[in-house]
Amino acid sequence: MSRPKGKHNGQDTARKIKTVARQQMEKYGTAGLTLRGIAKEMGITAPAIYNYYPRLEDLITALIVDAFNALAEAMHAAAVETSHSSYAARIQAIVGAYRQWAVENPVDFQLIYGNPIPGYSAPAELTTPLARKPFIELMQVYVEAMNTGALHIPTEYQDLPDSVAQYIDGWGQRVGTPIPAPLFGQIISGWGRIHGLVMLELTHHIQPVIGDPAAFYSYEVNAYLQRLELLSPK
Amino acid sequence: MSRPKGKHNGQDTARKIKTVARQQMEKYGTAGLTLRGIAKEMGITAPAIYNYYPRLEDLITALIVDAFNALAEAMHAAAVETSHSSYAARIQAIVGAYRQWAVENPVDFQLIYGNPIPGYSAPAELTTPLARKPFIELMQVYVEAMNTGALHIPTEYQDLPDSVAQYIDGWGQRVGTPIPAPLFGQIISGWGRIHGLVMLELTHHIQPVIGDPAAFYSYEVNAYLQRLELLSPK
DNA sequence: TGTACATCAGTGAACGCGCGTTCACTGATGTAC
DNA sequence: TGTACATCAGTGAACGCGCGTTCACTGATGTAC
Repeated sequence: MSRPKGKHNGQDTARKIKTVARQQMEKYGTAGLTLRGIAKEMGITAPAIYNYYPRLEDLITALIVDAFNALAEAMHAAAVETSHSSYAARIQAIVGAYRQWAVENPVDFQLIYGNPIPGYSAPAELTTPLARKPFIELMQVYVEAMNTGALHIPTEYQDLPDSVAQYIDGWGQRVGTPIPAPLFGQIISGWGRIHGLVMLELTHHIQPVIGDPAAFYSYEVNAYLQRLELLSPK
Repeated sequence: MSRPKGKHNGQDTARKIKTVARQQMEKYGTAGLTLRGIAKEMGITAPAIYNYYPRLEDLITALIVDAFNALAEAMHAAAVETSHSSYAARIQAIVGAYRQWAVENPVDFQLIYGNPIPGYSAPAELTTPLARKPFIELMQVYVEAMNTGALHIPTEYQDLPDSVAQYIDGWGQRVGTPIPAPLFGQIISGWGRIHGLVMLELTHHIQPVIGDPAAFYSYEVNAYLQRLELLSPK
């Protein structure tokens, strides 16, 4: 807690570098990130950055870790805010936060889910747990909804392939309670749906087709929740 | 038809350049494409490429146009092959081709649906019609299935938002027959679902979660078709 | 209060590299007579 | 059949540029006595 007083605080600068790096990526794309560009924007020289990140790679890794945590945090906040609401409201809030965060931080979302940066690949042992994090809480809501009898799995999702089913146990352990196979299939379907819409929105492919991605996203989520009988048709 | 005989054929070289460019992108990512890299791989010098593509940008544009056409062609071929099959089989074949082509040509798929290449943006008036192309045929199948009474729109997709509904007319014209609003919503939902699963597969995010992306894809498509009553539960 | 020393963020020059692009050219091939 | 000319894909040198990274350094700040 005792940090050097008047003296410059290194943590601030490290954070500033990351902030400017994100701005640079917004301008020039994730692959357009350069140390010299960041330095110029900050009014310092490029070698100064080496005091904080020994290699460009380390900076990118830090940005990716931040992105994963920020997405998880956004979804967690939505879960907390609605923890006393209906299952439908909780799921709407959490998956709504997924899109909202992506739209507000498109570069960070691309850092997680987009094209890899040439010559760089994030260490998998670092990213895999981070990638799982935001979904554990969501799965808990589903399982709870099913156990209380509020959620009904529709017939069309009954027959999860065996090759997929063997991955359920690991998730059951992480979530803290077993997950029935059809529910697992239904949850991954939900992930695919929201992810597809978000990606099509971020790459500007869906706007010319439907015009209003936000409205369609709500419509899709509502349809999904209706099918699980967590939401009634209007 | 009368091309110079013994003389070198420029079209072959132009095609070879694109082929090598694709290989380079596979190796180094879409952003890692360089004229010098292509030239080196081909055993020629970089300036020679200028005889075929006056700028690097033109080469990339050519690659993108090729990618759009190849995806459309793959989906069209699937449609033709199954044109006398059931509606379910036809839709399975077309959306199956979407994933199949993406998995076999990940770089080209990223060129269409992925992160933009830094400093380059494809001319929209060129890409928009190309982007629509593969879906027109698919929509025709849906509309036909609905008009014959084979397809039933589930209740949860009834209320398409107004802001989205106004985009339907344009599609109705392209497809050649009016599209009911709930069917339109259902179709876009289907696009989002398959696109999400494909993107998660290409970026290696879904393998650690479900293990077998191909099996899950079929499961999801079947669930979708069952819900439309185009396929019965086993 | 004053002096000597340690710390360390940031500087500026330099490195080697690969990039897109230009330019005058070469040399093999095809064409006209 | 032989010669002169036109065509044009490809060459090799050169350009200016921005990149990541290294290195010895400076100079402000904090610390010890």
